[in-house]
Amino acid sequence: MLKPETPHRTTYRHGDLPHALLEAGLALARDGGPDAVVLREATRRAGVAPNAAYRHFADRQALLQSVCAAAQAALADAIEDELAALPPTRPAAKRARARLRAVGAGYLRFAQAEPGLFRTAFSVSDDLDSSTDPARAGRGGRTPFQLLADALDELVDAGVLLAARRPGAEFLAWSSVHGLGMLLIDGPLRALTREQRAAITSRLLEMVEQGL
Amino acid sequence: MLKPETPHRTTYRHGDLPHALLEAGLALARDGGPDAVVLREATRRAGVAPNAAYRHFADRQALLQSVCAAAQAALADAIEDELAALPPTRPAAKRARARLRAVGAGYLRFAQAEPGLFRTAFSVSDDLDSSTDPARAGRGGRTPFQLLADALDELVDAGVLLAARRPGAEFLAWSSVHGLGMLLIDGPLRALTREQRAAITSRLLEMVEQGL
DNA sequence: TGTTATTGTGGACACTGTACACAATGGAAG
DNA sequence: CTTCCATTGTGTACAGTGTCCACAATAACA
Repeated sequence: MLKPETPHRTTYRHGDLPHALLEAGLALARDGGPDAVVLREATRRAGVAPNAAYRHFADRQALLQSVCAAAQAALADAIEDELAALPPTRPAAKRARARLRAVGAGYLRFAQAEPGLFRTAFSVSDDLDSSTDPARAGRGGRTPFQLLADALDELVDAGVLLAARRPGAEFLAWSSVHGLGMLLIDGPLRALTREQRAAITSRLLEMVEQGL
Repeated sequence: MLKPETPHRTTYRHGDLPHALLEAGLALARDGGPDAVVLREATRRAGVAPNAAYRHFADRQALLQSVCAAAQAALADAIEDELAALPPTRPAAKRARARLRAVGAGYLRFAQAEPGLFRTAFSVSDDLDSSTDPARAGRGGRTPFQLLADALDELVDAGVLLAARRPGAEFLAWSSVHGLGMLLIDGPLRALTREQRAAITSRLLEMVEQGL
């Protein structure tokens, strides 16, 4: 019995092939990054002929784009988790600062916990519109970029950040945190111990907070 | 005449195939990024059979690694150019600050002028050792990372940066600048005008300087 | 001059993305 | 309930890729 083993279906129709392909693509991205998102392997895992994918995705790039959006949603979830775990804090200023830090910390935690998904999330060139695409939003309905923007708005409301310095601030913060993520997962900082990572993460977030 | 046109050689030996392959790989990376560095196309451009490459590179990954090193060297050159263009400045503190800015500015200028090479330069996962690999050094014999480290050392010498804050500072600075580079070349900031880019670059470098 | 290590060639295989024609099916129209 | 058709999955095919193997041409050395 060298036939396709378990994932054999009895009906001609698959039922929910788009979803199955997306899920398979996500699994491939999880260990292997964007390059590992391969059409034929995804269809194989879905128990379907290679060309079946073309009924639901224009081409490999289209599948990758969906996987990318799902990865961004997962990142948003990670950030929301970090925010939710925050203890209630009294002075609004302190609270706003803690929330900004949490966004950065959640971002970096996700990068290290799911490097494959993380790299996939930023593998397709996107423009300003796509950073607010609902497909990239997490449970709370906000994309990673929007969560960051929210945190910065709170900083302004709390009087910590000058309103004049608010425009564009998300790009400064994002740059720093994203850059560190890259260094940590496949740059020269890969070999650091957990403590060293935590230390440098903390310093970077401090730098951002101070330098905004 | 549908034969291979011009790049036909008369001798059996090529002469300097490793170099020719590297050069072809660099051209491919320049427009197309790391994924465009394709063995067969490189050999085609060198006017040689596909398998000839295996006499000089273990596999595609090995060629890509060489291309990556060359791209880092080009980045180092760009940074050195920026440093060389700096007017002589009197107070050592001011001078050191200007030089750190120049490192960041050269980095970002290169990212935008040669996005393909830039992405290729950071496409292979590297560890701490490889960031000082002489193959990645520019004309002055220093890698991009070393040029950054030098600038930070000058800041300490000039009394601008506390020696206690020096260790690890290159990672903070690099994170921010590299992250912005990614945003500018295939992130949401791609569509910005030249002025907007300059403005955000300036703000980011300011943030780094202040927050180190 | 003859031997040998180096370098390039030719053919082959397994994989990929993708196009085209075809088959099975489920749901709507009669 | 039957008929028809748009939707969805299949089969075959082609070009392109990385890589392996056996072989051929050559340069350098004995």
